[in-house]
Amino acid sequence: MRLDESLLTNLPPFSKLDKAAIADILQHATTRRFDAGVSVFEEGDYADRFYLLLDGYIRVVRITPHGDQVIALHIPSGQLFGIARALGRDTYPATAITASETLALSWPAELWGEFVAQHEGFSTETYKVVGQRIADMNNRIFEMATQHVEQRVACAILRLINQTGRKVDGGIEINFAITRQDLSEMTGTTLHTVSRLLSAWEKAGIVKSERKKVTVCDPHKLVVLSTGTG
DNA sequence: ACATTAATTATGT
DNA sequence: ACATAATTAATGT
Repeated sequence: MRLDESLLTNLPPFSKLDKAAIADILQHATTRRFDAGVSVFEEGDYADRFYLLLDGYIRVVRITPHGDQVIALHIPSGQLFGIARALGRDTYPATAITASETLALSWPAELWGEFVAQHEGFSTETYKVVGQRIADMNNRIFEMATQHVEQRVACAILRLINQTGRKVDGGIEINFAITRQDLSEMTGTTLHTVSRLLSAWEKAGIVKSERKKVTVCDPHKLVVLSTGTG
């Protein structure tokens, strides 16, 4: 599959590189398309490749010994993922599931060292992305320990519309199919509680919730809920 | 303040 | 028609 290098020049990891460097990087890349809801790699797999998400969304997931899923975070397009090498690992620390139809580039893990050594933008972007995700997960740990369910769900939805939101008439909608179950797995609650919360918020005019779809009409009120007002 | 259980209804292929 | 998703009420910790 042939790829236009102009597709990459505006993406953060490549924005500081010249055409020759990009062409070189592209030569070693593999392009792959994934359907929604399939796994790109699984926790514990040998990390033989690293990825750049061109289009779509990736859901980073871990499975408990009882078989329950916990959604750690979502990755928007333009970001690197599966970068176990950057964390000093040779296996993936979590499972990556596509949250929508997805297009991704990937390279053999052996090239990781070369990339970060030779391309300034590549390494700084890596630090940035890794830092963001640590902060993200850090916040989640704090929320889990201190906030109530309603506040956690509000936070989760706010994060989703910030990172993966799309403006539509009447609000901002989450740009991929998301179920009550998904939201419960992100917030450590049940789909029933999420359903009740969304119903209540819909009556209050804060959100509009349909099947596999959530639109935020009044972000400000959600922020108020997320910080706790009772 | 939440989970669990269970019954019921809606929605997409 | 069938499976999956969502709602709702009742009951439990």
